[in-house]
Amino acid sequence: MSMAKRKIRDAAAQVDVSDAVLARFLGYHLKRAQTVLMGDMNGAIAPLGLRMITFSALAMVVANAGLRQSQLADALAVERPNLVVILDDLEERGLITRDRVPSDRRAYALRPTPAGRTLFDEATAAVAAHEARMLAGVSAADRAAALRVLAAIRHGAGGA
Amino acid sequence: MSMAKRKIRDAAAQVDVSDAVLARFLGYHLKRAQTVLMGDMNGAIAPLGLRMITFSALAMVVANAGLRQSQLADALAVERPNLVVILDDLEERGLITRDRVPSDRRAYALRPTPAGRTLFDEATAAVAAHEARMLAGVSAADRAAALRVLAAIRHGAGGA
DNA sequence: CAAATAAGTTATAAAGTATAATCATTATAG
DNA sequence: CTATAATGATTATACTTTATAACTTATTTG
Repeated sequence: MSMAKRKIRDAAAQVDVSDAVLARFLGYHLKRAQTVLMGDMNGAIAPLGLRMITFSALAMVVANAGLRQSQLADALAVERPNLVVILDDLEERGLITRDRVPSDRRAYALRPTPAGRTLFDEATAAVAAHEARMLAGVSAADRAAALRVLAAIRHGAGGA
Repeated sequence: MSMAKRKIRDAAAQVDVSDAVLARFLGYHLKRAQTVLMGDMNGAIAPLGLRMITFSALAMVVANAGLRQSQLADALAVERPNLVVILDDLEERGLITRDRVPSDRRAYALRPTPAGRTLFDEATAAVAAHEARMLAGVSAADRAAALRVLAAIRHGAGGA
């Protein structure tokens, strides 16, 4: 069987596939982009021993020193029990401390260590560089518009 | 203890929390928006017995009748083994059929049933209505810009 | 024709996310 | 003031999603 004939037969046997039926939905693009970005970003900070969720937690502790676990869980939309293991990791690696709050001895105040601040700086640079690479071909105006749209989705779910 | 005093003490005990440190990253907004949209969307089509992934699979079969499982898995970026159970569900409910391909008897050609097409129409309307609600306050220009950004992320990951 | 490859499946594991129950402590109602 | 309710953190656990390995059957290739 000739190469030409084989190609024709293969073409007949396999339908051309398009995701146009889904591409009309922003939610579809959102999910696909999120998967790609998250995977790629995790790769970018893996050398620092971080994942996106651990980086987020560390960043929030650096920027909001003294906050409590429940506040952090709320801010990141992570269930409290799941945050515990994330903070265990950061604490064991000497990046943050859990300090008992004198005025409420149930609570822990989370604070970064010097090592935590240093790693945060490195990771922030890595994440920023990675995003810059991913958005290289995108105009600042489009980037700003995308931010507005994402914020609207995040805050307006089920609204009106 | 007076109300005023209590508030002062509480304010001292609990730090104000802001996620500004993360808000500079588009990836953060992307993840938050995706979580919200996905959850809300799943709620919108749950009455039809669908989730986003099963709706996506059904839609692709309707729009690309005759495609094979491996093509569908590639198109949706789902691992082949995971697609099997999704299609099992759709097939058992009489929404699609798996037809042996005569020219390649390893493969199945996926086709929608009339019931599948009907459910697809209903679900598409529900999803479209839901997205319209979520994006009510967003201009068409912003929506288009967001689409461009998401497409760039999806296709340009790690690129140059 | 034998060996390598591909389609689909099964089984399983790893990761992410959610729920219930518990302990210690603080706040509130009577 | 004390009994009760509520909160912060934790443990244990379950559920969902996603990924990997191995297998069967069929096709392709050397």
